[in-house]
Amino acid sequence: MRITLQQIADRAGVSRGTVDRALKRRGRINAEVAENIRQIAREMGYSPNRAGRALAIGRQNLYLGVILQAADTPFMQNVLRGVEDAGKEAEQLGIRVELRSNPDQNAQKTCAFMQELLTEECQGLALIPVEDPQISAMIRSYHEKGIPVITFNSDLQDSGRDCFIGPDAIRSGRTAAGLMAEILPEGACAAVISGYPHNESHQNKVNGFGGELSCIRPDLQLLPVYYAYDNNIAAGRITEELLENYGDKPLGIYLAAAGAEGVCAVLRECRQPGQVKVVSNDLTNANKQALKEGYLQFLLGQDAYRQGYEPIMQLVNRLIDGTELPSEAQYINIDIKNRYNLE
Amino acid sequence: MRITLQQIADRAGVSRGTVDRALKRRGRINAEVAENIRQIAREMGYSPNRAGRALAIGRQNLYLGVILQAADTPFMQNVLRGVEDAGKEAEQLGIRVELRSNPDQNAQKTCAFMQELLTEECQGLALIPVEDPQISAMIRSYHEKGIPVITFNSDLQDSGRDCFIGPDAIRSGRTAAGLMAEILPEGACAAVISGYPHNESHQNKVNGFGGELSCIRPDLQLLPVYYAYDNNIAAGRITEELLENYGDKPLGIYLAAAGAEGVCAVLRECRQPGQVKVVSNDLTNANKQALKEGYLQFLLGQDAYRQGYEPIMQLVNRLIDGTELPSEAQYINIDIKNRYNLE
DNA sequence: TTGAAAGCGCTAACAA
DNA sequence: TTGTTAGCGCTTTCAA
Repeated sequence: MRITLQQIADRAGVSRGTVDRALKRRGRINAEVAENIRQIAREMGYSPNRAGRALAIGRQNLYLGVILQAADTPFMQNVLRGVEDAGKEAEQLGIRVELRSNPDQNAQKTCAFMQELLTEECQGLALIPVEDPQISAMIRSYHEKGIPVITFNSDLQDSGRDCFIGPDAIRSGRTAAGLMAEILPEGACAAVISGYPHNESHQNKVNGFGGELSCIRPDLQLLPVYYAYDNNIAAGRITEELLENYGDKPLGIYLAAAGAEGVCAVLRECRQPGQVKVVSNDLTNANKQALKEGYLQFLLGQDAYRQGYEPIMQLVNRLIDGTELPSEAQYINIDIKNRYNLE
Repeated sequence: MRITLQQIADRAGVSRGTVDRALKRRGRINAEVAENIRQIAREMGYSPNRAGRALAIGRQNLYLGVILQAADTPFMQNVLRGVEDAGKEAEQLGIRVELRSNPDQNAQKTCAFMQELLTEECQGLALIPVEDPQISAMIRSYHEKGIPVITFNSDLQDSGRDCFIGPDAIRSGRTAAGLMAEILPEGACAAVISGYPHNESHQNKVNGFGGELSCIRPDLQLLPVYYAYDNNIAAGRITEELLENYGDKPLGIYLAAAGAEGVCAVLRECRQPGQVKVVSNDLTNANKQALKEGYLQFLLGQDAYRQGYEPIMQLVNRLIDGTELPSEAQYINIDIKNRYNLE
């Protein structure tokens, strides 16, 4: 049988309550006695029973808040699935999960949600932030109250959040560059279609891609960056332009943001699969289809499910095991998919 | 607050014990009453509290058995890490995990372990099998006693195991073919270095690779399969031979089994990184190093950690939640790694 | 066939 | 500063 608090108490000649206080460092305890108890616990190899703890703290009616942005994109749907699964696990342990979704990425509304959860005294918050000083200020209020905040999917610098869980955009761009470098022939052109010029994540991918590619394949002609504003039609137009201007050479296109569908629509019209090499982000159904048909060579996934699942579970574990959250960013693995290892 | 057994009992006008019997279908209960209780539970949206259950069943001193083979390879070390982490989680819930490792893949010893765990009445077994009728017979004895058996890493057909968790070798070979097809130029030679001719997993990879590659790149010259018997020196010799015979053409090498280190040692001597295109299995440190240096283009991982972690956790969940195990094979994702998305 | 009660390991409120 | 106790939700044993 595993070691229990009672066994430690017996050995130390004190009561269970005292052992608990010593181990949890809740003050109000004789320092010497406490140290002795901790020593004994260490010797006996004590590690708390998770079920016991979960059951006991369940009386406090604990709950966690989650705030999502723009949950209607295919990517966010997968994030949502992760959130929901983690939520189910939490509820099975008696921890409620309050989910709020913000369709229009509105900072005001996000703030209102945060205020609401704060006044209801939630025990932790996982949120996809929108870039806004109000949000940062709100995160600081959480921090002052000792309520942990995890940003996920995208980070908010200097907001005082406890940790961030999400993609490493620069690395994602570099990974795409590595793929492009392998598949483009000597002297080819490499184009980048990004989303928004001021989106940090998009920009990081672009920089990661361009920086790495020009370094490892100096023979390629790296074209200036295009912006499609996450719009398929715009991406399609850019593709037409690219084909017109550089269609006589081998061509590679890296999509740092949405728009692959638009690109592939144009390629389907006037090119054979694989003639233009395309590397894109986002494991959407349309993209998977294009990958299977050969109009996309590689897809880079960010494991959307895990991005939703992990933050909740970390808050849950903090609550139950009392472990502290990691203080640094935790980057989700970058998945490379070709048509054979999809799913 | 979540619905509890007591609340259902109150509504149904019976005791907690009766509700439990009705929901768990432990017989000895009036059929009508039972149906009524189940109906109420459904209406109230009851779902059991995991912590409560874990705590209660903890009194039975439950334990699970795990049997590993040849745990000294780098791959198995990662599997082991997964097993250990899952074991820790199990122990935190009061479920003991008994781990046995079989260094020399001996069927006799594996059988002895299985017999031992069986007589000690373990509540579930996860094992990496060795191909042997004795093992299959043992699995059947488990089955008769109602003790679930999960094979992992490699399967044992027709043994009556409850489910298999591991890699899909054919798909792994196809994935490698997809990569090779992208990076080899027109008219190149493609070689395959496998491990053992009679190893099913190796053979599946070879078939997946060859079948797919000849289909999507008929212009390539697919060389006959070489066998290196998981030996780096042999793999190196094969590489020398390949360079000698086909060194004037562009060349690609797919490693379906161990030996990449030997291949890279030869390439380091007489070729520039990337001159010969190499796709290999196994995320060993040596392979990662070669990937970074450019002597390997891609590595295919089988998420060794998950292969160890998942089987244990599924047995744990079965014990705690009483859910049945999936009856089919569960394939672990195939990870494509280039030098940028390692880790 | 059912109810009552003990107990799993832990936390927290209250007493001492 | 410490001990005692009730109770979290569930399973299981023993009585009825």
